[in-house]
Amino acid sequence: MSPLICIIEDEQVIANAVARRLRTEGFDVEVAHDGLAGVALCERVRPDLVVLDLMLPKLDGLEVCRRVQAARPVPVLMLTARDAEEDMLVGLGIGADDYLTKPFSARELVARIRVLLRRVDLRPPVAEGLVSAGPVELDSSTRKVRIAGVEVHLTPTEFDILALLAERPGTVHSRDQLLAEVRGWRDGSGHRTVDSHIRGLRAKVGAELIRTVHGIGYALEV
Amino acid sequence: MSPLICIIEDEQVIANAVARRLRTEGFDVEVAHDGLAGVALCERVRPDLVVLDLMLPKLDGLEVCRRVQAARPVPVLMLTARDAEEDMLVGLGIGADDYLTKPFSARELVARIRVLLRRVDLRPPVAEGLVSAGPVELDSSTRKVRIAGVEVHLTPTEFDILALLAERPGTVHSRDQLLAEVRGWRDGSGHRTVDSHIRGLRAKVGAELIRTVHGIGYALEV
DNA sequence: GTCCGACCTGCACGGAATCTGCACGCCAAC
DNA sequence: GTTGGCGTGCAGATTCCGTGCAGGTCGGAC
Repeated sequence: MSPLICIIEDEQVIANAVARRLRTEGFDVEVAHDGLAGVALCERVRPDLVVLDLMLPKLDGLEVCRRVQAARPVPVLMLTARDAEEDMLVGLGIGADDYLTKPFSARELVARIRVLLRRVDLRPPVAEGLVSAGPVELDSSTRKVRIAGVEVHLTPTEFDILALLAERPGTVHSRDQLLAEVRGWRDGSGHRTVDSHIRGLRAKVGAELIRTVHGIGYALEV
Repeated sequence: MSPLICIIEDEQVIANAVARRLRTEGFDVEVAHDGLAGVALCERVRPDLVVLDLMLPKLDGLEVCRRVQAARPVPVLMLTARDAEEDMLVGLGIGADDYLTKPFSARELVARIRVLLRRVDLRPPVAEGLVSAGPVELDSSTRKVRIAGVEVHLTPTEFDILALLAERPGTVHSRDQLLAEVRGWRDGSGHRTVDSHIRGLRAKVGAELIRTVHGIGYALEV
């Protein structure tokens, strides 16, 4: 059984991006969009770890942290704005186990979650995170990719993008989506940048594998 | 039969981390999360050694120490906050045999436990903790390593890192993960330090055995 | 007490890998 | 044909990594 992670985050874009990313890594995920709902959710589903935004409607993140921890000890990873160092310290004082400042990278988030779970002796899923779609096989625990059986070296971003596409082969992903999920945080800039990474991917995995959908985005061809 | 160790510690994160580490060293481990439960547990299972947090809900660590010792003499290793020197002295006065201040390193904890057990003539477990992955064979009870059959001398930290990597060959471990495991507790900084140890490892076990995953961390190559 | 060696830590620097995004020409849709 | 979108060459910026090196700690020898 995979570890269950609760995400308490009001910004839908981030919440969804993080949730999807964690699911592709093999975790079970539940999401709440405000503080009260978050506390209730945690009581109900008893997560193995909580990802908690500090700025929340209805109930402040710090208070949520207190309540969640009071019910039952559980590792908490806090998300804070870049310059809310003060809050962060308070958070660590009342039971958060780690924190990330926005904008954070999805990669780093996953890495830290794995560390926290390891500390509490919950093995992060191992056989999970294996994705295959057509000739593409990729393993997020070793971060290795094979195309038609041949191992290919990808840069970190390329790997993340391909993993995203492979998760739902054929489905179109917009540049916004790709940016948000790979970097964990949208920042408006750089649609052209996605193109560049796609270019790299095509050069390595074969151009025919990645389909351009004019005006929309990209999809993995199946 | 392996020695049985009871951990009485309310912070789940620490308790599980310690439990896990001790189990990999071959000990049997039981855990209680508050003072009363701890005393009850010790009466029931009769551990060979107790690891006891000083700050505990329901019953103070010092009182737990008294009661456990009253029932039956057993070595007690106390965990204290960095600056609770006063309590520590009291603890040693009433029967604790050793203490560690948080944050402590996992390695030091194990070492002290072995010393205490030896004192009461309980042999630490011998044949546990054998790991092999590819050409790497390592034995955490003797802390010896052989690469392709040739014994290699590693420093303590190098050994711990290699053991961690070998536990899941191929899987990428972040620097945070390696630090957290080896040093027993979080410490934010010092990523360069991991590189230094990896450097040492590569020099001793062969550079090709340890794969760098750019932007992520390291993995044992298989 | 003092010295010495093994080890840990982490800075600094150069170099490598990667990311980013502009410019410009081409293509698809209408 | 026009227009907005797309592919690609290219290069600067950025991040990341390996290594030399030095200070610090600890324990043992003398």
